Amino acid sequence: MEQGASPRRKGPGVTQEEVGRLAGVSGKTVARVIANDPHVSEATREKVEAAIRQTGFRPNFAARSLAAAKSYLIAIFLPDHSSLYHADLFRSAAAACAAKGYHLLLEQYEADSSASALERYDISLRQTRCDGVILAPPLSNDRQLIDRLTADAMPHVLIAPADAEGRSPAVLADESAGVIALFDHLWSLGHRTFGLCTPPPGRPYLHRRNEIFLQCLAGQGAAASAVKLAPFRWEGSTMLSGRTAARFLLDGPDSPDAIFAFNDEYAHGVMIGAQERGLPVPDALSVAGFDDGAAAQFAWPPLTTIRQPLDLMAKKAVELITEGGESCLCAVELMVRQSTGRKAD
Amino acid sequence: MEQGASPRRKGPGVTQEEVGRLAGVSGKTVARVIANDPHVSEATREKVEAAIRQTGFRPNFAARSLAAAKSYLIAIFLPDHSSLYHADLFRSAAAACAAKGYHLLLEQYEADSSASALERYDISLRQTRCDGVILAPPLSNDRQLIDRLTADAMPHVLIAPADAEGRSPAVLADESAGVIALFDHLWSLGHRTFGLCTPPPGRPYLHRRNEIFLQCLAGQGAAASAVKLAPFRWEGSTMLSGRTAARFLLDGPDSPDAIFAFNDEYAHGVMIGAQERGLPVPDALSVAGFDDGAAAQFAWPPLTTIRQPLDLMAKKAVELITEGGESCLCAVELMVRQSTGRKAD
DNA sequence: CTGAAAGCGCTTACAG
DNA sequence: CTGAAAGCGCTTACAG
Repeated sequence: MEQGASPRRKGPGVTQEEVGRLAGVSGKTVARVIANDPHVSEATREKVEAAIRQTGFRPNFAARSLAAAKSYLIAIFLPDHSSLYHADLFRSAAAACAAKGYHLLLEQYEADSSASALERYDISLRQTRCDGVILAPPLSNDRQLIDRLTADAMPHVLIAPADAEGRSPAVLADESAGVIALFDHLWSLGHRTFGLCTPPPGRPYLHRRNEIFLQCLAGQGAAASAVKLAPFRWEGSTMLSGRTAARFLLDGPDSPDAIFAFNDEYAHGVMIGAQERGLPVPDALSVAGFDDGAAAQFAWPPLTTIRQPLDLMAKKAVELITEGGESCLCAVELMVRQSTGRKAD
Repeated sequence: MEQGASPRRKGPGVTQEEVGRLAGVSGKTVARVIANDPHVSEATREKVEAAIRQTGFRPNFAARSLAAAKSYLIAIFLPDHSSLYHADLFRSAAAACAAKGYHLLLEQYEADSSASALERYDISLRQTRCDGVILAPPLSNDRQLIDRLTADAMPHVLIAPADAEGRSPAVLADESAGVIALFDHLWSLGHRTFGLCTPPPGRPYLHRRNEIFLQCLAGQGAAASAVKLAPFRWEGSTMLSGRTAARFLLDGPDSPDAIFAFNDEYAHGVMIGAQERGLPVPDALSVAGFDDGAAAQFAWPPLTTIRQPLDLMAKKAVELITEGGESCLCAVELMVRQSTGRKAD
């Protein structure tokens, strides 16, 4: 016989107030228990916790967001071209979010359309008032989007931007160290002539990998003829483009001892191209990639590459948003597998 | 000189009320314009729209969720093992969500721990009161989790469950038709002996693919000796396990004409195993997979497989949650590529 | 250590 | 066609 019952439909959930009533305290005290506020007596805490267990109470996310002006939501953009690099990143970011009571929002955009991510932000993401946005490559180099987020006072973190000059906090992998380690590895195996691949346009962070490799080569006093560069030609997929690059590099008398591809998918294509030419990897040719993404696992033989600690980087990115802090640099690791070997005599 | 200004911090956003004031109407009218309510005069609508543009107003997500008891959030679980199958699904689901004004929430769980997804739901997802949950394989077969969602009155959709007997709405791919198409393709190429691979335990939907293949074979009146079955042995990755299966199948005098692997990653491993044995694909052996996932693109030669329309399926799943409706069956497509060929004489 | 009040910015009925 | 009132379930100050 409830009088004055609310005319509004009540959701299935229990409220703070109801839990409090059950425990003989106010709703506010329930909130304090949940927030782990130390200013609660042990006896009260136990009563409240029992009531929470009994009712299965979970605070209402929307109400909390509204009152606290905090969404507990972190967004990340997903390009429409599948990429295991991104899938790995999401997995780690989602885990890091969960550990901090946040949730990860996925926003899809068209990688081919330069305005798409910005548009998605304006139309869709902005109104969520999420607490931050994580930008993975290639978006972490999208000046327009970054400026927009900055103007909107929307916290954001850049994963592996090509240059960390900007004032946006960034999580970087020590790519230089990675390329150097890879070069040293190849050099120590006796290789003296190298093939490099031109990355797609608009990917400065990939170009940088090549530049560092060339600096290493120069550091050894190698002649310019020690390196052969394949032009970029898009064949419909990264792998097929790598295959074409390999054909270019392996044709002619100046075929190199080893090929360094700027990422794993490209390296995979390079290996296929080499094997089609009848060159077994690594016996006739060493091939190395970069990222240690899924392509490194799919490739055969297993690919020597540089492991980016994506799980750590995603975790760091989430932390930078939830707790603030400085940009940071994460160590990479050389993964020596079977695609590189000693130069045949 | 605002008197009685709110003591509470105001977010950076503009409110409905403020937009209304600018347009000379009430906040409620602004809401009506945004909801595309037809009961608004054209003149008012234009004034309001101008004010919205001018202020860059976006409704506050949390306030909307709280008032409407609707979160505009759809959740999907992500296993901690990277899988392009899932990455593809998310991409499509996120796009479908965006098209309907919803957002996609990613919840990571540990695929190896049977309780992990349930736990993630209880601890984290439940309080978001999202409007629905999408369960992809293998979770779409997790009876415990499904029962829990049902008990919680949490709307959910199963993607490709092994059996669609339950009362949960499901989006199915017509896998039987796919296996049949694949069998017919191999049979028409002249292959008469076949290798099959035992899927990992606890994946009834993968076992079913083999069963249907065997039924096709029986339908042709083939003898039991026409098929050789590799046992399941986990080698640390799907691909390596497939490679081991291939070795088993190709050793001995009863080596088959063609191998049907229950999914693409396995098929990729099978091709590697075959090529290592000196058997060129497809000249000496035809190999076919299932899913047309990323592994099909990484494989070499390009893999003949069955394409599951994941984009359509994800879209359907989102629709079932936002608009309700019946379970549905999506057509699959045979993708003939270079891993299958006519039986050598 | 605990509670009553006010408010977050919307939506849902209900009036006019 | 448009508006004023009440309420969604929390949190934030402020009292006690």
